[in-house]
Amino acid sequence: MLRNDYPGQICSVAKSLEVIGERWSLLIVRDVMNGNRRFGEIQSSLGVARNVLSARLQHLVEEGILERRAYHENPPRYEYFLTDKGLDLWPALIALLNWGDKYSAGPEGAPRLIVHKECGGVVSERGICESCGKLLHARDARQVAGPGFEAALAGQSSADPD
Amino acid sequence: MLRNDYPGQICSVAKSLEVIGERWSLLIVRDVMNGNRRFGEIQSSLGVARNVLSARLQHLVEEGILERRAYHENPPRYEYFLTDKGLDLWPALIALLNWGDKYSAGPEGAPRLIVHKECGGVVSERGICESCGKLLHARDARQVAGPGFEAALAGQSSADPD
DNA sequence: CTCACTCGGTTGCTTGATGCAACCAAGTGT
DNA sequence: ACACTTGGTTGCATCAAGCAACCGAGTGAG
Repeated sequence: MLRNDYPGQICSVAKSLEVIGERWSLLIVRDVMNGNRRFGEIQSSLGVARNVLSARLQHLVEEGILERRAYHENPPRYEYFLTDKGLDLWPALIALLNWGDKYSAGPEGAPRLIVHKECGGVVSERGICESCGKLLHARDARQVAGPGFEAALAGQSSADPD
Repeated sequence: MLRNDYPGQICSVAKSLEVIGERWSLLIVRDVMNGNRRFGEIQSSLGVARNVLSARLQHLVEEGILERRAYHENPPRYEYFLTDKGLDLWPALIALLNWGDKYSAGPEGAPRLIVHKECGGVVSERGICESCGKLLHARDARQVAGPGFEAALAGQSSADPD
């Protein structure tokens, strides 16, 4: 079997990528962070193939990043929640979000903003609140549509996000 | 052709992953950041297949993350350097490094440390120097072996990093 | 002056991962 | 009774990655 690991790498970046570096994994984590907890929600939000999503969810649960909880007994229906390990991926997501905003966003600005729940300030690079200056964590913030959202929507054909 | 993109995603995280989310891409960036600039150096350091490395380097150059410069004219020999766009991936690498350190490192500690060039302090989460408290960027820091380096080395079979 | 070696790739082949669509099982709604 | 929903699984086709061989232009050793 061809592994998704990076043998011979003595580096925590490589270790991280072995766990969440596969295609879709990080976007699934982001989706769950944004409140999409069910298989169908995640699937339609991401457009990922169902068998792949199934494999990724299972893998993320095994790795202790997600936790699967039944919200209905019979037939079994599940929701996926982030563990602390999963929530700790927030800084990495913020870093990628910032980089994408800086280099891939249109002139209108970022399609999505992260705001500090407590003070409403925009969360900037490194997950620091621009308004109150606090160093934030996953639970301190939430995502909202940004100034470039409409433009990004218009720029897509046959896209149906959310 | 099967793209490496995430169609329909109005999100800068997805945009970033379209650019640097492919297997090996981020590790190549990290390698160049650590001073491995030549094809052969990167190839032997990472153990990536040569055709894949070739494709990734070309892609990273096209995306403006790396810059290819000739260091010898005839026969042409090249080195790869990070552009500002590439250097701006540093916070994302730091975030992944920290996450890996926290959840994948052995009891001995992190295999690699990032230290602030100026004051020698260890760079912690979010790229902040533990010693002087400054918010750092790629050029302010360098990588050194950490306390868990030997243990991680011993834990690998036939690994030959660096 | 020739032969081996280096460097930075490219080419061909094989195998693994991904996408797509169909199917399934146990409810629920009409 | 029949379609629909949910959370998947299975089969098949295609794409990407790994491996090894090859290549072209120098360079160094004898």
